[in-house]
Amino acid sequence: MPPSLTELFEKLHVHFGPQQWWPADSPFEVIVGAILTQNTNWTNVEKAIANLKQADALDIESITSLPQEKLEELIRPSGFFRQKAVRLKHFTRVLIENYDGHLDRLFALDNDGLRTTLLALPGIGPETADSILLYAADRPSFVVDAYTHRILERLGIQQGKQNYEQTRSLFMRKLPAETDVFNEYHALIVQLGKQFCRKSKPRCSDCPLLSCCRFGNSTTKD
DNA sequence: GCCCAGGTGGGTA
DNA sequence: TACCCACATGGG
Repeated sequence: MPPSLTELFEKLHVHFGPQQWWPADSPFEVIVGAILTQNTNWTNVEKAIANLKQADALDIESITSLPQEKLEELIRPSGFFRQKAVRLKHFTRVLIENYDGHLDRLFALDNDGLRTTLLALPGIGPETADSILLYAADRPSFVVDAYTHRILERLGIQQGKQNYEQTRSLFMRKLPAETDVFNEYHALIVQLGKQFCRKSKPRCSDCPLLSCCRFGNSTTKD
């Protein structure tokens, strides 16, 4: 029997402890990080964020006024730097043109309105939108990522491929709609994924879910 | 050298 | 709707 989503949360929480996400100094930094981390290792994103901070450019006005090439240079370590520079600039331009340059005015929208607005922006897909909702705007919107799909399938909680909205709605239905729970849960899934649920070469021998993970039970242990 | 990482969007059948 | 591909750097 696969664990319930509540049991899974408890196991992860006991094993890894509080995660205290998102690692950022401001809601705007969360948004920048959410865009830069698309299909990219977080350590690469940290280099890009450090570059932006060192250039005193981690704010709405700077990203808007910075020449495209200069912004690309600063965020280069995060990969896909050309399209990410376009995405960052588009976001800040919309913020200035439609919300007077104030995140608070964007965040004045209700949950559905904010999600719809974010999803309409180029380069903001469901995971990035939900990350912004949850970790920048403090809304109870569950974030699904590649680790979430992989872990649910390996645990037998889901069979076959589910799309983003199906998986998100599973968590939204089964869990209390509390920001703190969603916040910790996604962070714990990433922690588990990084350590024990890589796409290949799984290191399952020390996995805290070994007893309930089909993959762990049927795979060589390093 | 090869694989992969806290995705997204455009094209094709 | 369901795949396939481009986008790019840096670590293991």
